Amino acid sequence: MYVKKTVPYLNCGLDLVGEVLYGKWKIRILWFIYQGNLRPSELQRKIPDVTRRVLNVQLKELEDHELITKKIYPVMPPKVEYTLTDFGRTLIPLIGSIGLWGDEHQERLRRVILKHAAQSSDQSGSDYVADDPRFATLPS
Amino acid sequence: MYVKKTVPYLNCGLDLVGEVLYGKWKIRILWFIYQGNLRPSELQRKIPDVTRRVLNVQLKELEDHELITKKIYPVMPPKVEYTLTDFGRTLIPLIGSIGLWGDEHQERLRRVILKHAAQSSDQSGSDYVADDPRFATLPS
DNA sequence: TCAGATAGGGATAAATTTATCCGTATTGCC
DNA sequence: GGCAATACGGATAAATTTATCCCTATCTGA
Repeated sequence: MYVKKTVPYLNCGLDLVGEVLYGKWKIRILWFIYQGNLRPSELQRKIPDVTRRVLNVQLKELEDHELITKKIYPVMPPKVEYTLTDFGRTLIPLIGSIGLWGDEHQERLRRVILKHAAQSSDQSGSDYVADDPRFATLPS
Repeated sequence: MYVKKTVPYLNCGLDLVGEVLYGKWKIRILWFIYQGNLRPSELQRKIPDVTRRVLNVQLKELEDHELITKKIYPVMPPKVEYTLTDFGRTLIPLIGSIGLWGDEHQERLRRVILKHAAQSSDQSGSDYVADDPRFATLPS
C-alpha cells in the first residue's frame, strides 16, 4: 500500500474536504451508493471506466474516512455491500448541487473541456492586456 | 506542456465538474480570487504550499475552462490580475457550501484524515461481517 | 468440465500531477 | 552594485494516482 510522503495541508474546511473527496471516482462512487448501487459489482457496471482494483482502493479510503460502511456477508460466492454512513449522507445534498450545476452548464463545460484537451492547438491567446497609458508605469 | 493520453469520461454533470475542478488547489484558488486576492503573488501568500510554477499551471487551466480571466498590465515590474468570470462566479455558492460543510465537520475530518495518514497502523479492521445464519448460503 | 459471477489484493507499470531548479526581465531601494 | 519584488515558463524529478496483470476461492449453470 502506498504511503504518503508529504504532510496534508489542513488549514480550512475546504482543505479538509479536499482530503477526503479528492480521488478521481470518489464523488461518483458516493452518489451511486446513494442511488442504491451497494455492491462493488453494481458500482463497476455503473462506472465502467474504473477498474475493480481502483474501485476497491477508493472504496477503502471512503471507508477509512467514515463516509461509507462495508458489510461482508460470509457466503459463497462472496457478497459485500456498502452503505453511506450518517456522516456520508450529509454530503449528499452537496454532491447533488454539484451534479446539478454540471448538468445546467453541460454544454459550456463540454465545450471548454474538449477545446483544451488532446491536440486541440488553440492559439487565440485571449489574455486581456490593458493598454491604458496610466499603467505604463506601476503606480506606487 | 503535458498532453493527456486518455479520453475524459463525460457522462453526467458530475463528470463534467470533475474535469474542470479536479486539481489539488483549484477550488481554493477560485475561493481566494473570490475573496479579492487577484494577483498571483497574493494567491501564493495565501496558499504557501503551492509553488509558483504549479499555481501558474492551475491558473492557466482555470482560465482555459473559462472560470477566471487573466488581465495583464503592461507595466514594469509586471502586474497581473485574475478575476472570476460570470461563469466562475456561479460556482461560488457551491464552493461556499463545501467549505462550510468542512468547517462544520472539522474535528471529525481532521481525526479520520490523520488516523489514516502516514505510519498510523490501525489494525482495528472494523468491517462488519454479518453472522446471520440465513446468509450461510446466498439466497437465489 | 469449463465459463462466468462474486470479491480481494500483491506486484508492477503507466499516466498524471505536483514540485524543484533555473533562466529571462525591469524597477526600486539601501 | 547587489538584493528583493513582480511574473513567466522550459526541463526535469519526484510524488501520487490510476491501470494492468495475475492469482486465490467457491458456487451455479450450460
